[in-house]
Amino acid sequence: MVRTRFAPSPTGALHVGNARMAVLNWLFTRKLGGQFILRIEDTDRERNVPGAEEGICDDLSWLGLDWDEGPGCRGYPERGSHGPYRQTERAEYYREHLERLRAAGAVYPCFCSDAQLEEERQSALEEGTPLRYGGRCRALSAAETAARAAAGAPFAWRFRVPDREVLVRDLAYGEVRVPAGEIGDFIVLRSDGQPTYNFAVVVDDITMGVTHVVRGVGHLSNTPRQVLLYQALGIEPPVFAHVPTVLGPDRQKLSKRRGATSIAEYRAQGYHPDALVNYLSLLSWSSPSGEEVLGRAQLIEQVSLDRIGVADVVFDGAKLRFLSARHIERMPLPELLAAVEPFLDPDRQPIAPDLLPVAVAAVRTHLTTFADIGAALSAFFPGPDAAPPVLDAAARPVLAAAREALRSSGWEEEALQAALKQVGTETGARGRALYEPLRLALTGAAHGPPFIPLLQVQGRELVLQRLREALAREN
RNA sequence: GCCCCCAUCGUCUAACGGUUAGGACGCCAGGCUUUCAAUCUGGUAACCGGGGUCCGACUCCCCGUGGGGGCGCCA
Repeated sequence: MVRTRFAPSPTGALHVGNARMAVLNWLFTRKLGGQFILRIEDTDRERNVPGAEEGICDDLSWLGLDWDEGPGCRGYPERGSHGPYRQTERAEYYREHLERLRAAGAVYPCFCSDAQLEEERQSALEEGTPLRYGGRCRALSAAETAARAAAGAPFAWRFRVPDREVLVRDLAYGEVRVPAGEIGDFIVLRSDGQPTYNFAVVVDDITMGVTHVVRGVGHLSNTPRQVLLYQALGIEPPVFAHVPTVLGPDRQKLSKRRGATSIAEYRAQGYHPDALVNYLSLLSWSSPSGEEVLGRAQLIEQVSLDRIGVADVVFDGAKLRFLSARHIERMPLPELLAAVEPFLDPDRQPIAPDLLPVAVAAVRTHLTTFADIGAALSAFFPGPDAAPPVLDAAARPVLAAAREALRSSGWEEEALQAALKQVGTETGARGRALYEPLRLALTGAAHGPPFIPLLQVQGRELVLQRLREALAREN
């Protein structure tokens, strides 16, 4: 059974970079029929932001990335038999595994103070020697350690890094070897009893039965430390697959400062969630079929970890917009109507509810985001500051004939079609000569929605009124 | 400073030693359409540099350059 996890820190809004990790994990897990776990990495209490966890849950839900196990959050009860799912609630697991490391002689108490360590770092920097823990406390005798602890000196637990090369097997990056001696003894449990990141992930992944770790390359350099911990605990490491970093247009790591990079913002801007999932999946991954506009089901069918690239990628808003437009265009009308509803402004687009389906269907190919619906529907009506239509002499008979024909015509598509045809026959106007004057008279604009829906949405009364007005003005 | 990772059109990518280096987004031109959009057709544009290995390198190796990451009682 494949078990994966998405493990964000509740330090802010869900970012496209993180969301992409969730997407990849989720797609991969769903493909293999595994279980997707949501875990909150909140051991750094100082950085935790109130409400961030809820925001993350909301964003994941909006993206349609459901999790099989995770903390109680946003109306979801805690689910899963491997909980709790917040690291701050898992202290017993860390204690238990620390004990195992201790029993194996893999860790030792370190009494070094922050000031001492900082001083060492500084001098290492100046001398150009590697920035590694010097190992002062590693050499302490058991008696001395016991004495200092008994005296109440605060201490952290440090991992005794063995003097051998470490090998990390990664699905994307292949075999990564770190020479012996490159890794300094690192803290596993802080003096306040909290686990450090490297220790917490390993313990959590072990106790949660995680089989595949898919995460950002930023973690690749830490993986050797984690592998060391697995080895010390006598447990086979999970399969690792690291994924390249998402960069901004300036090739810098995506920052919270630039543009709309949080999922919540894309949601507010009316992007189709499937487009986000689709786009994010395409960052560093390519479908074997070569198709790029893919729905969830297709993505699940086609994903595989072995088609993930290794080079960092630049986030491209243009392609996201393209995909959003395509997904909107393809969605069933009832769904589209529901999605568009929050973005409607009845004052600006006075369209009767029963005509909304006609109107929305007529403009759906104009929508890049759901938020575009307002501007698109406005095209059914003359703008508030639209100049009076400029009509030439040839327009007059067309408008007059249209007024006659539409006065008594039925209002369903076929009838309108026939009425327009009749106007054409009577006036000899065809194509552009026929439609342009009418469009101008009705909306004041040369471009707009297809004509039949335009008539239907405006309604007989308004249409006749506008034709009358145009004819009057034209004199 | 030391270590690890990365490098194909502007962007996302395909290529698994032999191709006119393919596709997608964007952009440009044209077709279709009452207009716009969608759509279709065509075009624009790339193997970071230098050495090797090989009959033959985008593909393999080395060096350089550029970018990313780590060396935290951050995650």
